[in-house]
Amino acid sequence: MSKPVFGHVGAARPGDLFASRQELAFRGQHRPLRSGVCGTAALGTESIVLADAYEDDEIHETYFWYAGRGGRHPQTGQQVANQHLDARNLPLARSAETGRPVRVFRRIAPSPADRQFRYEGLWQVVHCERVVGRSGFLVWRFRFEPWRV
DNA sequence: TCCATGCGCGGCC
DNA sequence: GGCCGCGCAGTGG
Repeated sequence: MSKPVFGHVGAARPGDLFASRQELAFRGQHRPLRSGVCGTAALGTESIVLADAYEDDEIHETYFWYAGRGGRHPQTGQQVANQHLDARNLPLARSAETGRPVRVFRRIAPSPADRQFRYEGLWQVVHCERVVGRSGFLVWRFRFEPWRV
């Protein structure tokens, strides 16, 4: 892949649906097949996926908290260790500094056993903090608000 | 239940 | 800069 894209990719707009992570990757919307964050420590985050996978996420209408990576049990997904502001969480922290728009996709379930990914449009990271999470471990979380030009 | 696959990063030349 | 190897991962067949 060549240069990163901050903002809409192609004609995709909020509300657009994608069938799978593979399709998101193929369309260049969110390239990693499994990782929830696409970005670099230097430039910040291009896109993220909300998938109800992290217990310390907090979703609201006009803002949401996106939990950092790491410290999870591979099977259960529960936090079993502290998170650190290491290379894998730096892209999100960097976005808080740059204010660049982040593409947000959310995993939804139209019907049981079915799953899709909906484009939630452009958001920006306005704040990051380290808190004690549900399971009692230190986790990082990043506050997203709608992107304003 | 198993395991592929893409990516960022660091080491090396 | 370019190449390579490593470890990780908000999947999914």
